[in-house]
Amino acid sequence: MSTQREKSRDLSAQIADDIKQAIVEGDLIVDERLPSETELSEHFEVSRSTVREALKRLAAQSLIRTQRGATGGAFVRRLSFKEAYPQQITTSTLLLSMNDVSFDTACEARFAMERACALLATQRYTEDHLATMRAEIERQGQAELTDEEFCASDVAFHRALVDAAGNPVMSYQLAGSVEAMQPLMNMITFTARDRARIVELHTAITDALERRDAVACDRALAALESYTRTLASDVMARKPESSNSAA
Amino acid sequence: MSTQREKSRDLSAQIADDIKQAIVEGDLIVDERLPSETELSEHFEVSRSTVREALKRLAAQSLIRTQRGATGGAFVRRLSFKEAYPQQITTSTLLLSMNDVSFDTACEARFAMERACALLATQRYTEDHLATMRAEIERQGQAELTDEEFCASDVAFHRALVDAAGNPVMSYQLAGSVEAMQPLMNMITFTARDRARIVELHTAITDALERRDAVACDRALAALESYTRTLASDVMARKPESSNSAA
DNA sequence: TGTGACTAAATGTCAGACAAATAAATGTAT
DNA sequence: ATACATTTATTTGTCTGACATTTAGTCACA
Repeated sequence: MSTQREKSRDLSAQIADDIKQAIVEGDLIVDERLPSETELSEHFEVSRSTVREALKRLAAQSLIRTQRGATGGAFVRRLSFKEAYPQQITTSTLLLSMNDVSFDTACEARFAMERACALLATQRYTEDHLATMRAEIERQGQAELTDEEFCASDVAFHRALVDAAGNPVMSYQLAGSVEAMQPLMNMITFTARDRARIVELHTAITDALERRDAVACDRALAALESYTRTLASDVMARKPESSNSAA
Repeated sequence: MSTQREKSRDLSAQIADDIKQAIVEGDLIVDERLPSETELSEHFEVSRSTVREALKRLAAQSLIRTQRGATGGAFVRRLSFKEAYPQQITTSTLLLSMNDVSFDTACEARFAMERACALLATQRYTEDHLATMRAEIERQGQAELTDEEFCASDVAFHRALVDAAGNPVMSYQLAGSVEAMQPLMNMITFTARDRARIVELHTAITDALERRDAVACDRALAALESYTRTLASDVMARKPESSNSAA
């Protein structure tokens, strides 16, 4: 690790970057224990507080975990997809809300990737995925569902579809897009007719998937995208005053 | 912000989460100044060090920026796509290297999404994108390029293709996939014949894009994916002893 | 063979001090 | 009155030292 320090940047940021680089480049391997805070402060020639701030930065990025006690310390953390999901979702949500990304743009990205997943899914799905999708469809048919519950079920349905592609990288990427759209989707009030149409399209998607008909599956997803956009634009039209980033 | 504190978690983590939630939910808006460290320490009834560790956690996630001086402090940061790229790339890289994701899986995800982009790009590209792609192709034809330079040009080519889709969300998502594969791609030694084939496929992609031929574009990308996988599997076959996560 | 007290090591938290940066207020000279 | 230098106040950055808390191991004792 370099000992050259730029002047104009926080020491804790520089130290964090040093350690981060060591992790990314494989000099520190998973579950390896870092030197103690005191040792690090001696090595970098800074105070323990500064080292601690650096370690907190790394912890915030899930690069390390810390344990107290005799054999404790900071350990390189295995970054799992599961742990990376929430961060991906938070980041996506903030990117959408802070950058005036239109609903259409977010929607387009999401469905473009989802259609790519569906293509793979037609070749690889298992009965589990299909069963989950059918179960969610049934749930979506229950009239007593609140809009939030309906949305949650919608997310579960699409998540199963994406997972059916059997590619964890794509599942991870899409988690951000799908869930980040939740706040926007929750602005929509689904009428009984809306729900019926969505259930209909979900069924078409699932049926096409089951008979491994990639073309029909793609077409159904395209129809769902188009319908979703219509619903959203209706909401925006009805509430022009609250035209925020979602408008 | 809640004042209820769980016992078993770092105070700095809890405070960071409190503030984070306030940002995500819009209670703190972009460029708004947070209370000073002293004020925060009084509000949360902890020491200034603890507050500082919490703030460093937020800074590591690009949620805030800090300024020194009289009118300084911590400010809510606008999370831009540009700033989110590096983090997305780091995370993707670590996810691949720490979770034994196969080259095939990463490759599949990347090309699946890239093909989705290409479909949009055929409708939306501008001359700029096309010019960049052509320039990179020409560069790739220069025999004196090192493998690293060739790879870098390859990334630039694909980035232009992805950007041509005109959807910042997709560009952001793909940045992770494309660049995270760089370390793996850099393991490949490109022979003159390999390069010629790649240039040929890049040209086919660009030509198809130019005449807005989505089908041909998709086919060329599929061919490139297949060729890339072949190259990679050859590398793995030649070096079975170093069969790490990329194997 | 447990079992409980003790020890050592590490992180977590706190208090207080000073350094450095920065903007605003103040003063001073032309 | 303006331009420039100085001072002042505020805030983050860093350091020091202390104590609390957690945890694994050790060792004596039953």
